[in-house]
Amino acid sequence: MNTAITLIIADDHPLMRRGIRDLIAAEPAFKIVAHVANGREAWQAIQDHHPAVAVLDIEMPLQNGLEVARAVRDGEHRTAIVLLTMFKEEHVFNAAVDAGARGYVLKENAEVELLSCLRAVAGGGSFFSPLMTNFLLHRTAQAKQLRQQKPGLESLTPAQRRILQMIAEDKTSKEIADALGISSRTVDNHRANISEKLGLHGSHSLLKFAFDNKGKL
Amino acid sequence: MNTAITLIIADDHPLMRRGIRDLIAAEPAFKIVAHVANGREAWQAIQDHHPAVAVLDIEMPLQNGLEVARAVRDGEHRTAIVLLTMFKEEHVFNAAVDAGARGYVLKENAEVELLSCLRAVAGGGSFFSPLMTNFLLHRTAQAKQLRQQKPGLESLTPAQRRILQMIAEDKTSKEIADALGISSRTVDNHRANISEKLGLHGSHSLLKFAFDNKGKL
DNA sequence: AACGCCCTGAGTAGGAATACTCAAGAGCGG
DNA sequence: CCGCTCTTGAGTATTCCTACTCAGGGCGTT
Repeated sequence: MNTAITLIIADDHPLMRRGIRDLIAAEPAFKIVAHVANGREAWQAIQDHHPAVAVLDIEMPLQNGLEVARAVRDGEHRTAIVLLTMFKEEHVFNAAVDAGARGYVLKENAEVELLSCLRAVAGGGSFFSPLMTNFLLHRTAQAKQLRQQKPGLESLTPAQRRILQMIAEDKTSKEIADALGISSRTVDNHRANISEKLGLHGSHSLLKFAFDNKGKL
Repeated sequence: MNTAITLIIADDHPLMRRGIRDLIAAEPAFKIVAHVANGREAWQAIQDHHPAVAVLDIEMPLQNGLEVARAVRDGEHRTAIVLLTMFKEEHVFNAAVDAGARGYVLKENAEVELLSCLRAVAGGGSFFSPLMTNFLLHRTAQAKQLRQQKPGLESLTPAQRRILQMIAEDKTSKEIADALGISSRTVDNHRANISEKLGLHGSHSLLKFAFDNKGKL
């Protein structure tokens, strides 16, 4: 850690840039090599200096911080991206993580979090603001919910379950009947019983249910 | 930050506990209130002291670190969990994030990363070891692949796209026809054209395709 | 032994989707 | 203007699925 950590700052608001600069100046390990006012300049500065870390606002003229982050992600230099923004919305945060951001700090918490974030990111790690942390969980929560929302899947008999699996595998009643060595009429009856148990009605409802719950049988 | 950050350490290897303790002792802001040798004791210690942070090994007797993390996540006290482990496998990391861990540090990098991690986590953020950072991207990579693997979705005409969307929304040809104010025969023709463009054949293949690609239209 | 449940099979009816073919009007570029 | 695509509409046939009813044999419980 004897060599300074280089970084650039991009924010279209001059006062904000100044505040960030002063905040970072308190830590001698960091060295600001450029500060710019829009996304295009940020991208150029990253190309010119390839700093260790780039602190980007999201809302900027010409090119926003997310676009710059994506460009860096898909580019050559391994500059770490820290987004410094007011956005608390989950979809913005998700977009940031998808764009390859390694840090996400809310401006309102920047005073207490930014230096921690920069240290973490400069060390190769990731730092996400407290409020954002829960969103990481949400990223897989949906899949989990599906796995638990099985209406009455557990009430199915073995034969019914086997048939439902094969329906989900894109097989017709006749194919299932052939594969199991039973009559297609029997399969039809199973379908009817399954639909009744699951409370399904209407055209191809079983097919749709099986597809929705594929993998959870 | 004038009040010390309390933490507990759980690792079944005494020498490892000693190493972690020495590492943390260098930072006066941290105060170790307990160090234990297995998961059960870790859970008990968290209940007794509810520390700000709990540093847990994953492989421990009686109860592993992930189980403790889940218990904390589902429990009352907002103790932050930092997992300190040798596992670099993606599925372990994913399990850790799902279990609500706010930190994940590889033992091999602990000397340079652990303090950063603890500072980040104590401040309410998250810290994940460099090697793990990419896994965060993978968590949504699958969904993205699907979005890009569209066989020829982009080649669909506006009318076809609209109809495919409604098919995915569980509507029949007649319902679509009524909603759009056109004949159901027209909708049938659109279905046929869509199927041809996408190379779909067989019974209800369009329905299945629409369901698989729901949300990606 | 009687009852309920599961698996098996069948009859009949109708709705829905696929697989073909054909055709007329609108709009657009060469 | 001619050809092209898109959109609209229709005819016909077939397959698949749903909805309803009925029935025999096996198996376990009460």
